[in-house]
Amino acid sequence: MPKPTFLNLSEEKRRRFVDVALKEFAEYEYRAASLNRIVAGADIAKGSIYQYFENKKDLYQYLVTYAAREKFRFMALNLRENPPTLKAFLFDLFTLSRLFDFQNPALGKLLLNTALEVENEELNGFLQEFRKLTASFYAEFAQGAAKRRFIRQDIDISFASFLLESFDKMICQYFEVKADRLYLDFVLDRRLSAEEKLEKIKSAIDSLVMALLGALV
Amino acid sequence: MPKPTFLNLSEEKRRRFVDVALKEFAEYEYRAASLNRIVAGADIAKGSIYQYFENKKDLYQYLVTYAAREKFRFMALNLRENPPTLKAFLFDLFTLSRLFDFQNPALGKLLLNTALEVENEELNGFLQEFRKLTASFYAEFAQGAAKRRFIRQDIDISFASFLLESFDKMICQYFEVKADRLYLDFVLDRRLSAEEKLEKIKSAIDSLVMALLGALV
Amino acid sequence: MPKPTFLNLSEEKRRRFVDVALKEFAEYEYRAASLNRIVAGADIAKGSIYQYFENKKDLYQYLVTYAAREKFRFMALNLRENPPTLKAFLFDLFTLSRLFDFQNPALGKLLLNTALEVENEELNGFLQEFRKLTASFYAEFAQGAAKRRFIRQDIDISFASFLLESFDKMICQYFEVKADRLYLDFVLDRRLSAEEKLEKIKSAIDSLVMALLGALV
Amino acid sequence: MPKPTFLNLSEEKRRRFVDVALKEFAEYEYRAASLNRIVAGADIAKGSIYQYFENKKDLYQYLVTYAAREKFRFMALNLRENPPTLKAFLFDLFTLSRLFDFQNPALGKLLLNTALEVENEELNGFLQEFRKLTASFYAEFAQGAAKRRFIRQDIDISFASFLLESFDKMICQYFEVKADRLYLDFVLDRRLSAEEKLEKIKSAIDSLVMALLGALV
DNA sequence: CATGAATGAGGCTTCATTCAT
DNA sequence: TATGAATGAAGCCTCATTCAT
Repeated sequence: MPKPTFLNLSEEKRRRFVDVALKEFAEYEYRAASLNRIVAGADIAKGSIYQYFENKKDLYQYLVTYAAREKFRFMALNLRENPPTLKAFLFDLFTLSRLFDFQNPALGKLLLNTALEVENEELNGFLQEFRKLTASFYAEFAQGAAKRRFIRQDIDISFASFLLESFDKMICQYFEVKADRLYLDFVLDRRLSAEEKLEKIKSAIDSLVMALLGALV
Repeated sequence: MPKPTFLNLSEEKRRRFVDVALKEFAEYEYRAASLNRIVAGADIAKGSIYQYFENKKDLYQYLVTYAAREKFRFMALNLRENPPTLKAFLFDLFTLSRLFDFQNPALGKLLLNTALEVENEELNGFLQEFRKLTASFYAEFAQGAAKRRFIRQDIDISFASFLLESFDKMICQYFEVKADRLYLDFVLDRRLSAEEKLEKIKSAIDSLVMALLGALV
Repeated sequence: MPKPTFLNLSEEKRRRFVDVALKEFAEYEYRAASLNRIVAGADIAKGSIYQYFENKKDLYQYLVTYAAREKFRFMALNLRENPPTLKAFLFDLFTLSRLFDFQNPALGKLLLNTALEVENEELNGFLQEFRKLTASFYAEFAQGAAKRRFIRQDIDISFASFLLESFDKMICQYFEVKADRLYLDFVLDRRLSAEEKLEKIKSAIDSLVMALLGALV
Repeated sequence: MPKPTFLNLSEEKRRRFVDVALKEFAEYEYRAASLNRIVAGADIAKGSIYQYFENKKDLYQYLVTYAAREKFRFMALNLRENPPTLKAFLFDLFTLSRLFDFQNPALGKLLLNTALEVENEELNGFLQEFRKLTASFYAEFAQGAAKRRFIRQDIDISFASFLLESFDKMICQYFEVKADRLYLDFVLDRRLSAEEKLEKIKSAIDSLVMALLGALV
């Protein structure tokens, strides 16, 4: 967790630091991310980073947790309260997930990186915690769908929630296969607006929504 | 690709080197894997590695490709020629995939690591290539199922193959969620035989086979 | 020497600061002791330390001098005025020295650390001063013994005082050898009361008192 | 322990490295000694040090053990086989110890530093080992004196050996008190030959030999 | 007088790769 | 073809001290 020093920072300075750090961890996996590059990019002294956070891992945890919260706040906020059908619900869910990525590429990519992070001694513990956190978010969505009797009764919530999370990621991967292009390059593509990107990824969402429907009902 | 020097190596020396290198890249992701540790473990000269391979990436590519080929050779070899149903076919497929992991932990883990590897400048190109390679293997399996009319006609092969691959990975993840235990620790658990491990992971396979059936038929 | 700011501090704040600082310099040698840890532990501002003292060395000098004065005040206060024999006198002296350590572990350990500190550019000057200070204390004890004609006439006071000081330290070392245990761990051992500790170290005191008697009479 | 790489080094290069490293650890205590200064002084690459030794501690252990062995080899070699009296024996012993310091200032100082090193987590274990090693050397000397019946029967060997070691160090300290000068500056004083130094320290040796005689017979 | 953020030098260590033998 | 010493950049982190508020 951030030290008080970090929280006392001026809004502007804190924002600049967080932006730079997010981009670093979005571009590189944990081990490859460099604190040196961050301090250089944020134009602060090398020692300062340790005034803000305990160490590299601490900074990483903060950023990842922040990103996860932001993403799920965004999704929860924008989901329709009463989707007419499961299909509509899933479509909305996955679309919002992509929209968040398009609007916040660094946050989105960081979350994807973290999901891919291989267990290792240094991060261990945190990754498990992170996975439980994201699972709990998807569980909420699954809960909502279950309440509306959208989901077959014999499927338990934890499995449904697991499927939601998995299919969310699969959309990006399927897009990569079909477009023969890295999802993350696509996310960062400045020539396309968020809406245009949604348009292009729509068919991948459709395919996986259909598949998931088959699995859930 | 290995240099001729590598191919001229005595069977025994080459095997030892490959074993040690596989274990290193299985234990650590690409960046964290250390050539220093490999040469120490394989008891060869530091320079030798560069007699055998161009550089770290070259060695990595060789090992990963080797592992992928081994795994799919094993699966193709052991799959029933004429499975009675799609369900049986899927169950066999996923079971063999797990069995390979249990019998060849280093190869299995290396492949999982590679699948999780984040795109980066150094590896770029290869990871895409790798993904196409594995996709092509799964495409073969999908092809087989399609020929037997196991799959709905409106689903195209590339999508089916994508689902096969995704669900194969999801089994490991779902196991982690349910057993609250890392799949890879489970794979390496010496107290259990391969058969006992299959027994324990069977229900995760079942769940995902059922879900995939819903998506495919 | 402390700045006026330090002396104007509230009793409670000064005490807390001194306690924490003593523990730090007792646990780590001068170089390894960290002002960062002290301010964190004493819960004061980083800058405050420089309002109280000139710098790290200044703080160290204050603490060490304080500790030395405390120890010798304690010993002088508790020594019998008219010991019957040299043997009794030495035994009392060394016993009190240990008792002080047991009752004030931080002060005792700090003094031991300081005695072991290697001359170096930064501390130079002070260490010599410190050694003269402690020597002067032991000289007083030696003086007392000489007055009572406890010591052979041909032995000069400065040599006797040097022997007193050396043997005082030797007791700790000899205890370490015999008990195969660090004196300082022993001092901090919470399972033993001060009296029990005295009991355990008594034989080391005895041995060295006997040896010193041989040297002095 | 040194890595093979170190042992394979050319005599000249190894000597230069050891010389520089010895001087560094002789001038500074363990923590204050700087590998950076060593590599700069020995004019080698920063990484090279880790080709030779595991880490800083490993290097330190090697140097200290080397120094201890050298010193005691020197003393054992030059001690008279049949000293006429205990007094002569002690005088020889302590004189040789000083002579070694004068002829090998870096080694001598390193040993003194190590004897003063405060227990700390990083070195712990080694310091105890070191103390047992030096104790075993002095025990041999004590043994020799006991065999000749130089020592009172009721004094056990381990105590006698402890006294030998302690008095050996005390000579340096007593010299400091009397000459009001650091022993180590004295050792390094280029204006005096080893013989002249022996002459100047003789009276300190005499005083302590006399005191020790009183304690031992 | 107190605060606490900023500083940047310096600490030890690991790394992939090169190249002379 | 094998060897293994050399390289030096880069890694993370800690430190005592300063200074604007």
